[in-house]
Amino acid sequence: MALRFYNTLTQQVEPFAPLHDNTVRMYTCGPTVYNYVHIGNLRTFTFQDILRRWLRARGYQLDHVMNITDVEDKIIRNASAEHKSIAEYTEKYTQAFLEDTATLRLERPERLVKATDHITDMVEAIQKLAAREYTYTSDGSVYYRISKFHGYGKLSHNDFSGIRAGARVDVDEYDKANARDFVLWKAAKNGEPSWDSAIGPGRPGWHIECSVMAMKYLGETLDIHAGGVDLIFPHHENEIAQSEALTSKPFARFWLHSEFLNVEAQKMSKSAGNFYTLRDLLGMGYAPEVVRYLLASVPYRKKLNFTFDGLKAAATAIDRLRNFKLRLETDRFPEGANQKLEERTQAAARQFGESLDDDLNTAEALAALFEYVRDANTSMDSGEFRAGNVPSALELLNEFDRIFDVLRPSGDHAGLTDAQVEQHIAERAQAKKNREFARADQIRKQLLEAGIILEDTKEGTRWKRK
RNA sequence: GGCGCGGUAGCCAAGUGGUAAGGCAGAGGUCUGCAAAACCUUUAUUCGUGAGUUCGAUUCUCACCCGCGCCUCCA
Repeated sequence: MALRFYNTLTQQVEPFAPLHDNTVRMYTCGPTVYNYVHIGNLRTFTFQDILRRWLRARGYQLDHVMNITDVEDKIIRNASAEHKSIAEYTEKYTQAFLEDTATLRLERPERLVKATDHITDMVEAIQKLAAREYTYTSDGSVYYRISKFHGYGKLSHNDFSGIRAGARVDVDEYDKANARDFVLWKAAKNGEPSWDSAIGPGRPGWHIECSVMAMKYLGETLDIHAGGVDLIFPHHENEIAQSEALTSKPFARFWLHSEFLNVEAQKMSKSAGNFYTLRDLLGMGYAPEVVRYLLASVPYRKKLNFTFDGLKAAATAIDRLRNFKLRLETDRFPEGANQKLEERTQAAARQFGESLDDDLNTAEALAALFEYVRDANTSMDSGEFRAGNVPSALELLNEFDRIFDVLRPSGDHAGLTDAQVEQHIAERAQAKKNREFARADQIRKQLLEAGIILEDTKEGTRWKRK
């Protein structure tokens, strides 16, 4: 079956293809840069990375826009507390975001766009909405009148028709006509950053930036819009309301939402003491690719229980794959090719692809790979694995790693050079030959302390860096 | 209350109307000077509970129990 995704809008799994030519136009909600990204954020960004890579693996070009929200209440508050401009304040966390995502091997979207670079576009959009009578003004702030938009609620599958202006919910604080109405433009307040504009001094509301930037770069109808489940309502619902009020066209064809992550089965929160940034985990000694593996291994629509046992399991699983690759690269196999095994390799590759085609079922894709690894190891042990089977096996691993990207170790390679390691190994081989096992073990131990792991095989000693 | 997600072995976690993938951990074994790696055996007669539909349900329906998310800017 072809590539397909679960679409929040229709609540169904649907075959996917881009609307125009071969390019997928995709928008994802990026970070609000007021802090370092935590592993919950990274779960979503990792899902988006897997999505990107798989779309490309299936032959599509990408035009992926990610926003950086660099004006927002928390930013203003924190920047003010540090006596910094919001530009100065957000620059630090924007850089940190770029570093952290690079560390996690997340590909850069084709375009990263900042809200503050698009204030004029937003003002223009708000004016258009006003001209179409989707807005009203109160105390200098501009609000979106949701009762005017008939599809309101179609993404979150809520029925808001029963909500009437002024009913039950007292909203005098914001002078909104309806509790669900949301702000497009916030009137300037003393001590807060603001922009002069045709609709008065102020700053944009949160939702408008995504509608405006998405359509500016990708056109009126996106192929994919993605984010965390928490954004379904109100953020994405409001984006639809804004965008479709502006264009009268569907804003996005596919809405993909990733589930939340829990830590040790608990909601992650600072107060619970189980709040982790990537930097925290690296500081505890976990390699980035281990975190990446754990985040990627659970299908994105399933809640992910992030545990330290899970991290250890991820590290061991990666080792298993790396060991297999090392064996492929270093063992000597009999000439020829085992046709049965070749077929097995093709079957594994097919299953891997079919699993990812099925709404990015990473768990199933991994299962296909590991099953193959066991089969291949078995046939190596028995001598059925031939030299001619190596290329396709390596290609399967490469195909896997083009998506998961965990085989390359990220540790620094300071210390012994390859030649030095080889020399120590030669010394140890001599010692073994002389049955000086104490000396041989000593060399192995010293190398281990230098981060070099030795494995003796029939054909000699192979080694890897820790 | 509304909307939505989930409860599968010690842990993580796939999956299907026909009888339970994979990873990790545990136990035993093979190999090895030792170790590592790898492999083999073993760990769910059972998929939250009850009822129903069916020749047959973990998979469909209903009810219930439990956990979770969203419902004013949190991935």
